[in-house]
Amino acid sequence: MSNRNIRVPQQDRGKESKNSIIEAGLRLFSEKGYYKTNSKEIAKRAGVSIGSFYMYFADKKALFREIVELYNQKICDVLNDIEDPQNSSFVDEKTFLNYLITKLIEAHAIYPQLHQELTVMAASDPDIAKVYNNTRVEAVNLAKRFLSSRIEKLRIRDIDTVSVLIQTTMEEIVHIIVFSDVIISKEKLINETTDMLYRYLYKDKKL
Amino acid sequence: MSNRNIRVPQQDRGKESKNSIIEAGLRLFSEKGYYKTNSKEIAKRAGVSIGSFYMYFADKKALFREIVELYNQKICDVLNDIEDPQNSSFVDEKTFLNYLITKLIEAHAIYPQLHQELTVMAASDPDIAKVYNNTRVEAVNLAKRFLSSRIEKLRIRDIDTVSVLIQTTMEEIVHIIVFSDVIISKEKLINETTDMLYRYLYKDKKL
DNA sequence: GACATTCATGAACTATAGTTCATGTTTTAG
DNA sequence: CTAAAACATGAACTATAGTTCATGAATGTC
Repeated sequence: MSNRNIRVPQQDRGKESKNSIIEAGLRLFSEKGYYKTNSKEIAKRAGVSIGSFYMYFADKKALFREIVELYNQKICDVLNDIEDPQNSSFVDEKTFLNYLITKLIEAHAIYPQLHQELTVMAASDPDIAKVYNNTRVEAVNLAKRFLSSRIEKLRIRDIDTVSVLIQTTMEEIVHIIVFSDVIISKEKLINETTDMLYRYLYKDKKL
Repeated sequence: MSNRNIRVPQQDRGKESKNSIIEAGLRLFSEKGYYKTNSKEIAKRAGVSIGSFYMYFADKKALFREIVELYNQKICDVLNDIEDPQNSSFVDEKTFLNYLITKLIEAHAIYPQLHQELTVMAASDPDIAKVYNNTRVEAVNLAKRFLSSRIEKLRIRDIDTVSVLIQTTMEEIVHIIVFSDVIISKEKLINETTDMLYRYLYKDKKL
């Protein structure tokens, strides 16, 4: 274990150094994955010395954790920006469902390669798992709120199970869109997913 | 690059050594992931020397590739074992769909942690990506055959998109069941998924 | 039983990721 | 202007993963 003092940057140049390390780490972890990226390379890409790296971060994992926390925050911001036009009869439910799916996908599509990396690291590191779980719980809760508030229009009853099911479906749709070499149009996939969920969730079958 | 001759075991003891290395690799890669597992540890767990490891495998990656190919074969076996009772009116379509989903999940649930690891490695290694893709294409094709053969009973038309959608949904359902710390019953999830897909895919809405 | 082949071993070597720290520079405060 | 604090640097050190190979034992063949 290290005895160094990890510094919180006070001056502008310090903040800039730390930020560029975070930026470089984000890029490299996304491009090549955590284990294929080494600290010297991150420092180089950031345009700072390896010494500066270890001035602001205890070790490589600390950088990853910090990046993942920032990422988590961004996702939560996107989720919180979603407005529910419930009872505003201007927008029909299916249109809103399509909007909701698009937003959830958008949220998961922030640095999608990092998200992939996060999934992996979470499997082997409890600290990372915690951060990862926060993100997912946030999205599941959004789904839960959405479902609860229109329960009388829905045919499904087990909100807990269904929330997990649809959040997971979203997450994986992003995965296909980003990673699949199967050429499939994003719009088609979103539309099919909307269609699937609408028929599954809602009582009336407006087509 | 190495100049050694990689040996194919001729005698029983050689075969046993190689098998136990594969077995140990499978366990360790699944438990701790590829990068956190080192060759000496694999040899130790297998009960052989590090020398034997490098007698049968060019390097660590070669072992991983061989394991993944075996895994791929097992999945394909499960998929090929699925019988389609099409036109045997003894079984209704929804019951069969439930059976199909269970089987697909079963197929993806062989060494699920390895499957996770495979996903990751595929992202950074073209060789591994190829093997991974084989497995997915096999499953998508199964879905495609299933859909094509009962197209007149279905409301969906874009078979290519839908095949990918349902294969992916299956893959991710396994992921939830295996990795989620959200406590959700496997049966519930399978039933909800069946319900969702049935309503999405089929014309008639037998409830 | 003798010779060849296969197999097993682990100390030792190579390569490299991760990390530290002594030294020097820039900024801030008084 | 000067001292203190913050910051920057990269050669050098540590730790360890990955790999090789000289040596010897087990097995097969004649």
